[in-house]
Amino acid sequence: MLTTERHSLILEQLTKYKNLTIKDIIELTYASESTIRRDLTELEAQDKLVRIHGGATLPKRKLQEFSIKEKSTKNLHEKVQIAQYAVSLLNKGDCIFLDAGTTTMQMIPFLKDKEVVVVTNGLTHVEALMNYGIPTYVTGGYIKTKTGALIGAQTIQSISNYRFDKSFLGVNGFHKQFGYTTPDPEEASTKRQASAYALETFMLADQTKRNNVSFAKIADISDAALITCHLSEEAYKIFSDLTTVKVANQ
Amino acid sequence: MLTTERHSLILEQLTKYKNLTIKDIIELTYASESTIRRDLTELEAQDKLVRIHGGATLPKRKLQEFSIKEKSTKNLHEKVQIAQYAVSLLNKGDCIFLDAGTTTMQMIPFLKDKEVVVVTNGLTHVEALMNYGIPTYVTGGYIKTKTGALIGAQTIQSISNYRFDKSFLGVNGFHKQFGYTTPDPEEASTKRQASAYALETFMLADQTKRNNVSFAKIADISDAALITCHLSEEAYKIFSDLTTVKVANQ
DNA sequence: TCATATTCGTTCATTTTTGTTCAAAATCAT
DNA sequence: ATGATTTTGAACAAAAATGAACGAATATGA
Repeated sequence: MLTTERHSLILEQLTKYKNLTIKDIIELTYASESTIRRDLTELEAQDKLVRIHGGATLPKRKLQEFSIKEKSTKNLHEKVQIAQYAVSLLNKGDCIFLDAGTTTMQMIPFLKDKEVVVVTNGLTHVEALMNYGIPTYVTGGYIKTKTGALIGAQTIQSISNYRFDKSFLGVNGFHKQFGYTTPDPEEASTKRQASAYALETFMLADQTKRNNVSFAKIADISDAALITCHLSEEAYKIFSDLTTVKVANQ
Repeated sequence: MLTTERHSLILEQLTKYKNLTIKDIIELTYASESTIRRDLTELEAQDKLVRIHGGATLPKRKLQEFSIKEKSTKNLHEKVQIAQYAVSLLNKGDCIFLDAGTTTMQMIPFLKDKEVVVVTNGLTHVEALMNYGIPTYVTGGYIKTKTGALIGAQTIQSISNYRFDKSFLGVNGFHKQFGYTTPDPEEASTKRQASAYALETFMLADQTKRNNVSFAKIADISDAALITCHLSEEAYKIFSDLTTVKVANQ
């Protein structure tokens, strides 16, 4: 069977059943597991499907993308720990900036008793904040449909209208030399601005982000405090030389 | 069974029965208790459900509640007519402001083919606009929890960063002498600003709003075009002396 | 209030899935 | 046919998901 035949067969069955296991596909094509894996990798690169643990599924189009947050909540437990620790740093009456993203999202349930005022650029956060009855301001801006984050010049301008006691930002990587980074330059600018208008900035990152370097730089390590999890003693030494490092639940 | 399959199965059943016990889910999925617990934890982190002792239930979604309320709203048919008529006034490529509120909400389904860019201060509108794939900007501001509308100084400032071809505003009353009015002065200011930054302004109001006078004045009748429904000939004469009046579907 | 029964979160071992490497087979160009 | 390139399948270590066990927390009913 030709490679392209396999590919179209996979996609055909996928549109029919919405998701397939690797085993399904093996039975379907009589190819080996390795080959199927390669197929899936390739088809995913072409945006024709999305790989999931155990198989593949159809990519989410416009619909639902936003309301159903498809971000698989990986390292959830760590994120919750980090979030909880971050909240413990708050004082009554603080005005804070809450960045869009899954880690900062986990802070919201703990905010209830803190009597803070929140400014956020995450549309996904808005609903949760409302449900907890937390006074909330939204930055303006263009909606990035993939993540429900507000970005662009308007967002940056909006932020400049506030002053924050503390900013809590999510990052995609932190690295001794290359600093805090994130894939989207637009988001990086937004984060930078939120940091500039805050007395203190906290970068939230689980351990998988260590030594990651993404495309767009947000700031140097020394420009913000780092809140993370499970840092080796060696790594702790490296980063705490440069900035305040808080390790949530050791 | 794939993890995502289980997840969507759980959510599907949950929307059907409003709440489920862990046992229900085990019978449904043939997975172990541990696995189900993990699923629930993850789905809760994504705000898709709320865990309760013994199972899970649907989260209370304020924004969604608003949307549902809007659907069961009064004079829906009139509002749809008015909205549809309003959309018919649009040209390809127009940049428009869409005010928060039930009547303007009805415009969204018809916008799909118009290739417009939308700026809105209604959080309830955002999800709908995204679902229809319409490029959307959100104004900044404070969230009025009752209605999901953005208001306040930041909203007004946000609006000044745009220029609209057309603004579509909802009003609570229109009156020959007292003009267009709405109960909340903050919202009135927002509407006034949206009108000021638009080449043309359209006030959308069903017939029950005629001769209503609310607390806060938005503008004089002559300051904006009026789109309404079922106007008596006498009333039509009165208002069309002052401004452009469009009667949707007579 | 207390005792009992569920349910919950956590930990750990097991199973499954994944990415990578490497050699064999197939395909291609000359 | 020969050598070069690509595709394939197998092996294996790393990562992720799963299920069972168990003490802690919570609900239930007397």
